[in-house]
Amino acid sequence: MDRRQKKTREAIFKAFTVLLSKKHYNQISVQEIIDLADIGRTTFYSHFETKDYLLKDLCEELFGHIIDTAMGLPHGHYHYSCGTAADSVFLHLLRHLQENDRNILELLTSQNNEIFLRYFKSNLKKLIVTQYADKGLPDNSTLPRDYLISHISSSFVDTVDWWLSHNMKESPEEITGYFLAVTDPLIG
Amino acid sequence: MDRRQKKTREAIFKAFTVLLSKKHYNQISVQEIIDLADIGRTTFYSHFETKDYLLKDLCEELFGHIIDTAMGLPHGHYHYSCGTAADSVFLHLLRHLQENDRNILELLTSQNNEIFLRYFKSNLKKLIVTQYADKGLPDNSTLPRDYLISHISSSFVDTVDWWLSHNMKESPEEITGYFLAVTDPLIG
DNA sequence: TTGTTACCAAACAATTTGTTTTGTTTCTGT
DNA sequence: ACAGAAACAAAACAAATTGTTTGGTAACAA
Repeated sequence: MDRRQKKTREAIFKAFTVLLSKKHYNQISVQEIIDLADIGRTTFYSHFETKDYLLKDLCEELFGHIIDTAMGLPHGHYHYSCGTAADSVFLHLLRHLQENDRNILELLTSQNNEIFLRYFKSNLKKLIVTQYADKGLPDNSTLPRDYLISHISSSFVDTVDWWLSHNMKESPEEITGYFLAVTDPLIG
Repeated sequence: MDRRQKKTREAIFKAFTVLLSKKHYNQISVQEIIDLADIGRTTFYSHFETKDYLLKDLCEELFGHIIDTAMGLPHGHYHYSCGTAADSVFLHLLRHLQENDRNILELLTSQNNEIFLRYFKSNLKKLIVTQYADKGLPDNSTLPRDYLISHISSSFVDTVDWWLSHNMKESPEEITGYFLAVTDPLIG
């Protein structure tokens, strides 16, 4: 990719991230992003059709990376019953979050956290589906498969949200323990 | 309250609801609401400071009522282990939703459902806290109390979301069964 | 009936949005 | 190094939105 394109794209993402950590998405105008990124008006619109698409692209960069690396992990070792929490993909995700790649923590704890947690959940579902794909589906005769997957995803995202709202006082291992405590009985 | 005030307030809520069922909140302008409600510009702003406050008031009307009636219910009978799902406050909430009071279903299934589910969850937390208050807190030595409450709330909201996304094919009783199946083991 | 309150229409300045136009700078391939 | 292509910028643009003000009308309540 052209060095210039990359530079402006990064400048826009950076400015947008700074603004998102300070005020609500709805209150951010394209003009502000342009001013903070210090680029021409025309340039912005040649990169992103609307503010919504900018958000979408940012989220894909943020979560795409996290989920992709987790996808590469060995599957089927995320049960208490299969050993310890140390094997969990979920533990891996929490550690990744803790590294604060691309200031993702500032976004997840801002007043815009709903937006990002939502994206997080939708990407997480795909990850969980592939994890289950190898292992076979969770054998719970009374509950629909997609209901279970949705439940596990939203439980994990809620766990992350709770953790962040407590300033990540606990270790990723502890949090993984909490999460498995509420979900493992279902799929063991 | 003045008959005129009530009328315009209702007209604004009605217009807003119609718009919310068709397009995204961010894409709705105050002007559109004014036009559809067929009121004067000044009138709108004398009722609601901003679009955000309008949303807030609408949500309070929608969920305040639902939660309040649930608050009045007898507590502590929502375990499988304490009997059947028939006693559950959660079953009551689902039945209430099914009645589609104030077209709440159209809002919960629109592209704005995140917004309303979020409000739903925050109100639900209060309800669950009071439910537990009588019964004593869920006795789970390893998990923090507020983590459990958050988990139960988000699980229920996620259950509702899943139900709605399946066009409410299942009965409220079945759905309550699903929900208790994933949460009851934790608090029994 | 009289005073108060809610409403409405019209106009307003300020801001935002997305596009166009006209150049300038930077990259790329030969 | 040179020429064409691509990215960028500055300025101007119409159109729409926002929130407020002004002046006047209709409905309510005592």
